Amino acid sequence: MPRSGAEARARLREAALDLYGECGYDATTTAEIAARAGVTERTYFRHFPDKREVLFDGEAELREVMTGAIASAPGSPAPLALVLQAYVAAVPLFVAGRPVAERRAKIIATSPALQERAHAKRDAVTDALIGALQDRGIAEPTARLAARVGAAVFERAGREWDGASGSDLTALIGQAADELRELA
Amino acid sequence: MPRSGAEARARLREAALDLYGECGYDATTTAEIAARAGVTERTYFRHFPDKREVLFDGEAELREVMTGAIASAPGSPAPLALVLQAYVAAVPLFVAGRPVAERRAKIIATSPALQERAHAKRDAVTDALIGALQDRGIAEPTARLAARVGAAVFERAGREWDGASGSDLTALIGQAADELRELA
DNA sequence: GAGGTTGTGTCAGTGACTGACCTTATCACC
DNA sequence: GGTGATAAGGTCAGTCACTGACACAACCTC
Repeated sequence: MPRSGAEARARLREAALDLYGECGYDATTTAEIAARAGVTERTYFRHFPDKREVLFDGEAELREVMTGAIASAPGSPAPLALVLQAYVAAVPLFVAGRPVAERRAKIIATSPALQERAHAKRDAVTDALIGALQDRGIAEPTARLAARVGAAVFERAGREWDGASGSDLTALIGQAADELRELA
Repeated sequence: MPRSGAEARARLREAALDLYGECGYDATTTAEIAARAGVTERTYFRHFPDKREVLFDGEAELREVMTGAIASAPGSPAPLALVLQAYVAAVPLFVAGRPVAERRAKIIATSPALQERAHAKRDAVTDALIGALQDRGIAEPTARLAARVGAAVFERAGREWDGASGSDLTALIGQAADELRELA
């Protein structure tokens, strides 16, 4: 009964978010997630490679937006400026995904295994940015340093944003960049 | 037959390094590692919490050296300078561990699961540095930004060092710090 | 040498994940 | 309107990482 594939996938995502939230990550099994989504455990593993990945769906979109921003930036900005522009370009995605992101963050905070995956995902984004910078002719080591530093700046802004719900993430990124200049 | 506990642990480390290197990470089972080390699989899991952790033993020492360096640094250096001093203090450890580190790096490169763990370990070190900075009265957000940026600088230096085997890691850290100032 | 502590063996079990093979809905094209 | 091809799912059987409970042996202390 292949309705569309995407439907089952979405149901699995919701089911996992619910169950992980209600019963905890360790206490829920992949079979339970599948059951709540109305499919088999095997089908779960056709959509997601492991038990954690359900929580990190949609990260590809983020990567595309950010690398696209770097590729299409006008002029020839400095490497770090390019990276920060990429994060600014992604702000709408962060704003849109905020409600889900909060539930997810609470769950992730309860499990080291999930924190590990979250770190890996952030690093994957950073690696994509490095690639995009290189495509603009920036040498690998410089690109890597800029992308990592940019990630640090964004993390600093993002934490501030999480604390103050009414604030403007774009402005916070600018502030964090100022702080970086003070540090260096 | 409890010889000392530490002996079995060391044998397990070597056995894992050998088997992961020869047969690949995925293809070797924890039972095989235990067998080569002359113990039971159960004993393996008494020494290491999971299949990956054997490769990351001794990371606690690194953390202690680095946080110690921050705690005992004279004067009142800027946050980023403190972080870089911590990495410089750890240079002897990196030099001493280089042969094993190379074998380990090759293995890690073959498995996403291991890369994930490696990232997590680096982040754990960074978090420890953040704590040490806070103990010196530096505010959390500043400490976090400085630690992350410092990690980025060190990564840049470390990659250079991996490439040129005869170079001086301490000097490379200084150069990377200069590059950061250019970027920001 | 009695008794606690520590490291290990044994056993049984759970749950994440995989490969192989088979059904069924859906769509394209005749 | 039948007829394949294809994509999504189900079923089954199996492997392996990891855990809890219990028993035993070596060591240390007094």
